[in-house]
Amino acid sequence: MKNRLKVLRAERDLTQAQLSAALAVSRQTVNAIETGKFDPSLPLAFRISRLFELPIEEIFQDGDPL
Amino acid sequence: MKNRLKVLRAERDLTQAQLSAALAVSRQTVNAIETGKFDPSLPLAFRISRLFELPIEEIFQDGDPL
DNA sequence: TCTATATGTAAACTAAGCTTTACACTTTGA
DNA sequence: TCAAAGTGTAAAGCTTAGTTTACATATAGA
Repeated sequence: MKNRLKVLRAERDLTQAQLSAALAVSRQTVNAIETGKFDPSLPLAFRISRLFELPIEEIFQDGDPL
Repeated sequence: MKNRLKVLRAERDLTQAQLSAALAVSRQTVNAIETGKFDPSLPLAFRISRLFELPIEEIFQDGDPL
């Protein structure tokens, strides 16, 4: 699953540390999501969506064939 | 996190077994999500969203204060 | 009545999300 | 030049998502 987190964060001029604080997760979690190590949980995806004021579908793109 | 899965499934007259097959998960997973035992992963939420042709936000409602 | 279908739940397990601590590397600025 | 800030990554551990197997219960239909 791809995501636009890094770009959205850059647009708002936030560091990973600032974003992680705003999302109440560790910096490593933000980094791991940005670098594609894993996908956020659904609750975290909602928090990201609210923070950036964008629907989940505009932040995360599912390349799932199913 | 609340969801409208049970209602959406009923509207389409699907059994938990049929829905789980369509989503490629076990019936227990569908049941657990419907009964609020846990939230789906983001990839699974996308599959549910596509199957019901509804945005994730219209299926899952986040009651997260954060 | 007896059988099949649908649902709920439980235990034991694996896999994924997320944490803390820690370290390496690069870039920026005093 | 050297310290601070930003980023990437790794290990170990905990929590949550999802699995298989299995059983209990309810309802519908022949």
